[in-house]
Amino acid sequence: MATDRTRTAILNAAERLYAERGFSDVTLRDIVAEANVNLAAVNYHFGSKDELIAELFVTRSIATNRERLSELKAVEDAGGGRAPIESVMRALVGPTLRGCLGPDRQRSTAARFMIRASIEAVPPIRKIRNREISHLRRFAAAMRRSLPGCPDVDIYWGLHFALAMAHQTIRDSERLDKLSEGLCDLNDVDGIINRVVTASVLALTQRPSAATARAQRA
Amino acid sequence: MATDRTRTAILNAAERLYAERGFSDVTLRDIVAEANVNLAAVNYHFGSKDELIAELFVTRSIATNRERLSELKAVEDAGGGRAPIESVMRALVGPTLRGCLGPDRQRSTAARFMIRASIEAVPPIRKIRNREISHLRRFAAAMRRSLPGCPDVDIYWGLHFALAMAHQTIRDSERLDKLSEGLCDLNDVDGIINRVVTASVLALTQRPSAATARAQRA
DNA sequence: GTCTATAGACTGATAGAC
DNA sequence: GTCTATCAGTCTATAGAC
Repeated sequence: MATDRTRTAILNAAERLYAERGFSDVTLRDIVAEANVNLAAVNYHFGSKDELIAELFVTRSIATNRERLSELKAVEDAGGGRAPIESVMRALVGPTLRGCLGPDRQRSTAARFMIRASIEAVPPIRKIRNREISHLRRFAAAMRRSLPGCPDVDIYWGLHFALAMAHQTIRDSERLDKLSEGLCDLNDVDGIINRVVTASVLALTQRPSAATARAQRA
Repeated sequence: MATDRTRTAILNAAERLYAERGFSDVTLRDIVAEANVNLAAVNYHFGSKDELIAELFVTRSIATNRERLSELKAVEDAGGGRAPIESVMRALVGPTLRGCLGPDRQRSTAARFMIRASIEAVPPIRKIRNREISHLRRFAAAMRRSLPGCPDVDIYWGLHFALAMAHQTIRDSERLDKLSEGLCDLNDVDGIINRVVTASVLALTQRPSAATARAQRA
């Protein structure tokens, strides 16, 4: 029992610190100080710093993906196997955005950790991260079902841009807040999700080659 | 003369390594090995690792901003002080995207370094970076001139999303390449710029509140 | 200005007492 | 399982010969 408490304390402290300051700037000593445990406990429970990071990442990765897929399944089932594109994109970016910007503090840390992991591709994470490709492919497939006529290349770019907007909003919310002098409300999670979803869907559905040509000439 | 050569060799090697692997993962020893100079030369010429990073960032920051503003001025002058919104967005994301994904290797390193700097907000950079806000405000002002009726809050979100798409494309081009199995051509810089510009402009101009409400219900 | 050599302070990991 | 003590390795920065 006491062993589990130590293990959990380390995991929580590590996730919080990594999410805030990044992997290379947080030492094991920082973590054990935050967790109020002994330095040797980390290596006893996890073997090494890299294995601790990997365990955090795998756990959170599975949880986030499950949440996304469950939301996707719900909207596709409701539509007889084919959801509106808005709902698909919402299932993609909603869980992460709600987790990072919402009021729910515990999930916030988890999601921030995942964003950090996506930025600092530290070796233990890089290996595991390739699995995410197959996860995203399931969303690409759902998007294809929602937009049967849409070329694959546009599907992938749309997926990429949606994640880009969601992640950057979490990552750099401070700059947007300063730039807009508070005008952009970063506590209004639903509003942000709507903006990201709307922008992604527009880019996906209203991309006549004419618009591209026009932009190019300008 | 020989002193300048050493200085330049350090700057070039540092920028290349930082761009590739990030700040905290690159040591002064890595840099002097790459530059073929002595370890002590770094501290002689720059004082400290942080001052070396700061010098790189300031130099490149000024260059990138100048390039953006020069492109902005050109299109605004051509339109009598008011450019089409496509051209404004192009001036914002074009220089960075061309620099990072284009064939021009030297500028590529510079732009990649700036992306890295925007990710790893290391202390020496964090201080300087607040100046960027005022730079971006000039673009917000130009966007307002292009879209007189557009609410400020939408201007800021549009600016934010455009940078998000541009940066994420540079940062994570590898994943997009794998995900799309090469379908998304990351060497076609003009095509990418068009996609980013088109998506940003659509989000800015075709955001009737009806679309938001529709997406929310779905 | 450029070098060698090294100081001084960190890091992750471990041996061994309890 | 938890601790103290410490190892061996790394880092930045600097003193001093040339």
